[in-house]
Amino acid sequence: MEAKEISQAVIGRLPRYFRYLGELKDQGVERISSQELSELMQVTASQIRQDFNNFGGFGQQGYGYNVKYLYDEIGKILGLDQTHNFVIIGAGNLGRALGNYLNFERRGFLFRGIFDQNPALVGMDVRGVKVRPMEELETFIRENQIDIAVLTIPKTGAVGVADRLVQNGIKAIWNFAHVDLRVPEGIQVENVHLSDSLMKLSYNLSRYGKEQKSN
Amino acid sequence: MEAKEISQAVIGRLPRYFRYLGELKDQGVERISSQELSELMQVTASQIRQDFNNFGGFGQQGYGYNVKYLYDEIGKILGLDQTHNFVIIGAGNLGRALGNYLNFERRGFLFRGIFDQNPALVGMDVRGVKVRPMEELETFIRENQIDIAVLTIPKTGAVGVADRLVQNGIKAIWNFAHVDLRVPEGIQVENVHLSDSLMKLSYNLSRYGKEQKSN
DNA sequence: TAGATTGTTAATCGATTAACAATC
DNA sequence: TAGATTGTTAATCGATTAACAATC
Repeated sequence: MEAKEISQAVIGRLPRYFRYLGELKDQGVERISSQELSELMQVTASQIRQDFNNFGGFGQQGYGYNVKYLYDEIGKILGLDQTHNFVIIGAGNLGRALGNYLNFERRGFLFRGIFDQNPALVGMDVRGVKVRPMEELETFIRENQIDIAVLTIPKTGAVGVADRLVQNGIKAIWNFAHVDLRVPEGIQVENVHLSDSLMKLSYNLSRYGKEQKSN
Repeated sequence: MEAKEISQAVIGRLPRYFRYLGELKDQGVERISSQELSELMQVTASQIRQDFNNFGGFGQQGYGYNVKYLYDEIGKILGLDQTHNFVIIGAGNLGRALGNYLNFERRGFLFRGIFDQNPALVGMDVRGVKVRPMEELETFIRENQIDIAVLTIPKTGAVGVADRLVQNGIKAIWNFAHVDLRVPEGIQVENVHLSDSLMKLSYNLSRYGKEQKSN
C-alpha cells in the first residue's frame, strides 16, 4: 500500500530500541521521552523521533512514549509477532551452538531440523532434534514449511546449498559461511561474517596503539 | 602522525576487499582494475578507488592494481601482520565453537585460554586448551599478554566481567553478549549481536511478503 | 491554561557517485 | 605515442541533527 521504503540504517537500529524498551518494560517503566531514551542509549533524541516516525506516530505530545505500546509496535514491525520455522545446515560447533540457543524460540523462530553431510554427525541429538543427512534436505523443507535456513557450513559448499534451498522454497538465509551468496530477487540474505567482524576489531586495535584517537 | 580519521564505513568494507583479493590471488590473478573488481563485488568502481585512496595510492594509472600487493597492504592496514593473544570467557556452545574455529589462528589471533564459572565445564578440553575457572582470569590475562577477550556469556554477567577485563589490561573485547558494554576510551569493543541480526532478517522477510519491493 | 514533548520541516553533515585531469 | 586507468576534485545523494510549530 504505502511504499515509502525504510532505509536499512533505520532497520538496523530497531532491534536495539526493542532491547532497551524490553528492559524498561521489565523494570516497570511506563513512559519515556525521546530525551530520556536518548541519554540511556547514547544516541540523539532527534534520531529516535525520526526513526519512530518512519512508521507513524507512536508518541503523544507533552507525554512521550508509552513503553509497553512502543515495545509491542516495534516487535510487530520486526515481524516478531509471527512464527517462522527454520533449519540449520551444518551440524558443526557453530550450527549446534545456534540450535541450542533458546532465545530464538522466544522470538518466534522455531528450530525444526538440522542437517550435515558427515555421516558421523547424522543421528546426533541437538536439543531434541536429530541431525539428518543432506539427502533429506529438499523433502524436509517442503514438507515442514521451513522458511528460514541457517547456513553454518564451510564456504566451499555454501553456494551450492543455497541454490538447493532457494529452489525448494526457502525465503530467507541467515548466512554464516564466509562467502557472498547470490540469490534471486525476493529471497532475503543476512550475513554474519565473523572473521570480518574480528578484522574490524583488529583494525581498531592496531590503529589505537599508534595514534591516540583525537577525541 | 597524519591523523585523517578513516570512517568506520570504509573500515567495514576492508575485510570484504581482503577476502576477494585473497581469492583472486589464489586463482593466480596478477592485476585487476577497479572496474573489474567492481563487477565482481557489485559495488561502484568509484567507491573502490575512494576507499583505497584513504590509505594512499595502491594502484598505477593505465594498469590497475597488483592483486598480491594490494592484498598484503590491506592485510597490514587491518593489522593482520601482527599477532594477538585472545581468551574466551564462557565455555558454552558458542564459546567452544569459536575456540574450535581454526581460521582465526591463520590471521594471527592465537587462542590462549578459555574460562567458565560452571565447575562442570572446568577442565574440559577445547582444541588443546583446558577450560579454567573464572577465579584465574585476572592472573592469566596479565601473565600471558592477552589483549583480546571474546565474551560469550549471558548478558547478566557480561558487564561485570568486562570491567574485570579492562582493569587487567585487556585492549579489545569481541562481545557476543546481548548487552551494550561501556568501556573507557581506548578500549575497543566489537559487538556481534546475533539476535539483532536475526531480527533484521525477520523484518525483511515479513516486509517482503506484504508488498513486493519496488525494484 | 501553561508546560512538555512530539511530529515534522529545514539545515547540516558525511558518504557515495560522477567526472576528468594526471600519468603510467 | 595513444590508450587505459588511477587519483582526486566536484556534484549528488542520503542520513543525521537542529529547530520549532503543532498539540496533548
